Amino acid sequence: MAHRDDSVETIQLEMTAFARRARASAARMHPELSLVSYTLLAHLDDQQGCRATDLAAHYLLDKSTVSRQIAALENLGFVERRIDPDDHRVQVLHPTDKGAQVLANVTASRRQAFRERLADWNEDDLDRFATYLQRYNAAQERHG
Amino acid sequence: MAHRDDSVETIQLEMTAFARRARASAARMHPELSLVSYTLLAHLDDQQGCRATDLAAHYLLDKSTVSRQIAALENLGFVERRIDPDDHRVQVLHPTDKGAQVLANVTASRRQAFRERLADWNEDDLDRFATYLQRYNAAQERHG
DNA sequence: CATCAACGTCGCACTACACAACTAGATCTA
DNA sequence: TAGATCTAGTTGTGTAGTGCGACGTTGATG
Repeated sequence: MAHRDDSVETIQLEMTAFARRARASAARMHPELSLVSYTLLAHLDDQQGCRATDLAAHYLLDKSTVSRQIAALENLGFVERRIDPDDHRVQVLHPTDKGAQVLANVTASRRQAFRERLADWNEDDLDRFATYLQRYNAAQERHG
Repeated sequence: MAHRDDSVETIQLEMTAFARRARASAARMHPELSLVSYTLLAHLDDQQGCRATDLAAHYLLDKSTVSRQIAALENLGFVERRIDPDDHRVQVLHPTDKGAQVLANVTASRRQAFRERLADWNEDDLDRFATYLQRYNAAQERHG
């Protein structure tokens, strides 16, 4: 069991080390779109629009937090709200053309940075690493 | 190249997904010791004491941030400062017995949560995952 | 119709963080 | 050795992200 615990310990430490830096790094790379904003905007783009409540549920954020993030994105002209005709309480959120454009730029430059960071990894290792991360995060969603 | 880019994309998304949740999760699990405090205290424990400047350099934090975190840990009685007799500017930071005790508790419960999350992983996968994370974070440190 | 639930916003408080100005101690140089 | 310079750490200030609770609006249910 000793070895297993060592691995678990390392994963814990390295994941938290990553977490500590990700936000700062994202902010440095893209002052115009924070990590959270980027993630929410990407989700809207991916889902072809969704509700604030859905975003909150998906990312385990308080609805007030999402509300403010969306308000900021709207002020920047990156997101637009469309009142749902069937339920006037809900707003369906969509990226604007401008928002989609900025998102594409940020995504490209993020991907480039990651590509450089992972340049000396071979295909198989990359693939396995990606799979492990997905598996890990799926487990986290299940266990909280 | 398509497959390689897919993996890179997945790693990017999953790592940021993790980053988004880690802090909140840590705060929920251990109100008495934030993710940052925990990390700094763990480092002190691991290193048998070190300077604030070392912590800042190691974790890419501003010295003011570390200064305040350490001040908070000292207020809680988890850390003590020992003026370096050779250089009166520097304070060597050490966990107190109480701090070491709390750290041990938090570490144990964090490890337990991780262990549950990773319960259905076999030894080899755990080991490889841990290695990938270390390699990835080392690369991040080099490339910013 | 009355009540309850859901959606979103706002006020408030708190934490984490960076930058810059500052104090105090150490080191280098002329 | 006096003054400039460098280093360690603190403090003031400002910003961003977040949760909680209260609220107004709207839909659903008895």
